[in-house]
Amino acid sequence: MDAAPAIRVSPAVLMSSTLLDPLNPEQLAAVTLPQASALILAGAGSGKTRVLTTRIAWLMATGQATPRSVLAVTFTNKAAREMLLRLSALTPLDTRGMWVGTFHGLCNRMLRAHHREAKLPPLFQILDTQDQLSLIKRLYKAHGIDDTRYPMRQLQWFIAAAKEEGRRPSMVEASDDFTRAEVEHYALYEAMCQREGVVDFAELLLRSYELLTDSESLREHYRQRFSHILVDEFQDTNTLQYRWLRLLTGPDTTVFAVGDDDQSIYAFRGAKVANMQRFERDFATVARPVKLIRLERNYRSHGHILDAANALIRHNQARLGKELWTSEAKGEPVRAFVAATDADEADFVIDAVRGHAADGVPLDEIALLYRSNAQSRVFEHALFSAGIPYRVHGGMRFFERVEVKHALAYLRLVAAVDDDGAFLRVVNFPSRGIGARTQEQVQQLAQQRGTSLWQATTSGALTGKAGAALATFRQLVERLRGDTQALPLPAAVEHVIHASGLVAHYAAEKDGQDRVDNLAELVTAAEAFVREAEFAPDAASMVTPDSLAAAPAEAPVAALPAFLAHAALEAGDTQAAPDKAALQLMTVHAAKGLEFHTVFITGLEEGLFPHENSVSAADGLEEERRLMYVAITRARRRLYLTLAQQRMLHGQLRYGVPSRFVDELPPELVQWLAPPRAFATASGPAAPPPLRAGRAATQGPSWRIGQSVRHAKFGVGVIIDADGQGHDARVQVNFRDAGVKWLALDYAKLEAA
DNA sequence: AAATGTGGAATTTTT
DNA sequence: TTCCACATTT
Repeated sequence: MDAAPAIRVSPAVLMSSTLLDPLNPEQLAAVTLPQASALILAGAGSGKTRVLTTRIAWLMATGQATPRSVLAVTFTNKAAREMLLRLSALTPLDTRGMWVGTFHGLCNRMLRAHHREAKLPPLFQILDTQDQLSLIKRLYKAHGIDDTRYPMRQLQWFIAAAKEEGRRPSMVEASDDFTRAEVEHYALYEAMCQREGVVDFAELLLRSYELLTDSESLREHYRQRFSHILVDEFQDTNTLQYRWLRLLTGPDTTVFAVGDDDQSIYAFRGAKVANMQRFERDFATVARPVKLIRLERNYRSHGHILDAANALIRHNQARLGKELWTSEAKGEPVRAFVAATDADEADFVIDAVRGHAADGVPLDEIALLYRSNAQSRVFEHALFSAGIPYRVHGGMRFFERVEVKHALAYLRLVAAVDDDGAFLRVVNFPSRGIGARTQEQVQQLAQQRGTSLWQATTSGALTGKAGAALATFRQLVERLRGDTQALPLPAAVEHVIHASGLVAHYAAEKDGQDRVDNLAELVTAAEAFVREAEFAPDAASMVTPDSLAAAPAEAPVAALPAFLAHAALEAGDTQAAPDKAALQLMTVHAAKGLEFHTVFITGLEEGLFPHENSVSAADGLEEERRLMYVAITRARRRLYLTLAQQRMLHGQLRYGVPSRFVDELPPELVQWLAPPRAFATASGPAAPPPLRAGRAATQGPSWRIGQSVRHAKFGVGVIIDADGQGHDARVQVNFRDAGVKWLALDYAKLEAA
């Protein structure tokens, strides 16, 4: 216990030590805070990872903590790896024994160690979102649930939302029939997961939370052990994660939470910024109030970029308050461009990228950001034609690919034959004559007898051709199991992808080479996993935290389940690292945490960014504005804002209004490369054709699609569609603030704007 | 069991 | 438009 730690190194020595030297006064204050919980408001580019890691190193250097007593939690595996990496450079101490990981990873670890108390089988499997959906699909089939009345995705969302609020089915309040039905489905889902010994992502957290709630001894054990808890990206914690942290916090625990309320962009996934406000209250003790430190000095961007970011975010009401500053030069102005069409927007960006690349900015230091994935298409098309290498982030990740999923399913069966999800995935892949009919018979049999699908096939109740085919499959799995028993993990994976017939299957397919490559890559991933496990058994190991001696690499039986958990918890990167520098394309969400020399924020039109679905949602607009804030603060030196007057959206031509976020920037910071709001000009190259003669021409001015108009109540907007003739003539207007409305020209007093 | 057709939906997504 | 899931063919 570290209740009254002895400080072994004098502050004077520390001040001059290399550990604290690179810190500014606020960072230093944060790193060297005395025993008390603290909330560090760390702005974008303010060195929060440095503070977090140096804090841990300092705690250990001063004897206030040992590796064993530190728990550091992040949201992404990447962040956890980064922290561990930087930590090993800062401290001579062995970082093993330290718990550093994602919420999910740490909960998984805790549940593996105490699976009995958590009422889970020792080899419980983790379902990713895909697996979860296919389980729900089976659930619907088994119980005859109508998926048109109760869309599966909606149930998936419902379950995750309930669990993230810490609610089991019995705890969900249902005031209407629909919700009552969903709760019922939730209960059935839970029973099914429990029967099959699988847990979804949210379940990892909830189980771990309940474990700590129910077992006083375990709670006390972990409270005593972890005297220092550090949390990264605190603004992204959800209700359950917050409560989990509170449970782990005993009277002698100090929590060091680092976050930025202005960068909270995951409320739609259950993240609660309010946790930051609550923190001050909930984590204070009588003796030690929560310390609050702001890190506002930015080391990333030039002045104009920060000025733009500050000005934008000031439009938000719900803030803890913070203003970034830098000692760097003001730099270039923010450049803005209005393109006629989405294709023109792409051309503009490509021209600029070419120019900057020629000036020596590396391509991978240039990012093209957009609000939604669909927007990448136009850019990809243009970049392809222009021959500029690019990389799109997002989309299918390594462990999510079908071929990898299939291989993992075989491995899951090798680890535990009763895994129904894995069974169904590969029982007939590659096809071996076990069709839908046979599979249904097996499922029926399993349901009747209350067994797993695998058990059902061993009953011998299925005879004839179907029975024989099933027997072949069983033998295959049993053989895989026997063959791999004594093999090290990578060799076992190698064996399974071949002996299962997967490699042969894809090799015979005409476009299967990529898939064969990915299967080979899975072997590489297993090798990397084993290496990592040897290097830092703590990070990957699934054995009990206090008996780490058994290195998974040397024990294949233990390595496989660990690898499977790893595959579920770490979905892997989108693509292998490109061998040459490439322009970076991604959503703004995906850009969080990254930085680039030059950033293009594209599609800055009302309805796109801010997204139309967000404008009506409670606090939706503020979240969109934070998203824009995140986008702006990605840029170090150069920032472009672009938009298109018209673009194809859902196969239809849409006319956009410039995003309010552009207007919210101080005009003096923005240099327009084309006239701002050129939307009203009748002669521009993008001016759409006038409406058909006689349509609305008799009613005062002649209206055109694409024309800017003003309405007494709704404000300014752009005509995006028209309909009817004479006194029935109506126009559809996309108002900047009021959204899309149909207006009868006879009644609505529109004027050109 | 693959190939082709059809209807509906179409933010963001660290785990 | 384009992607997807599902249903119908071949």
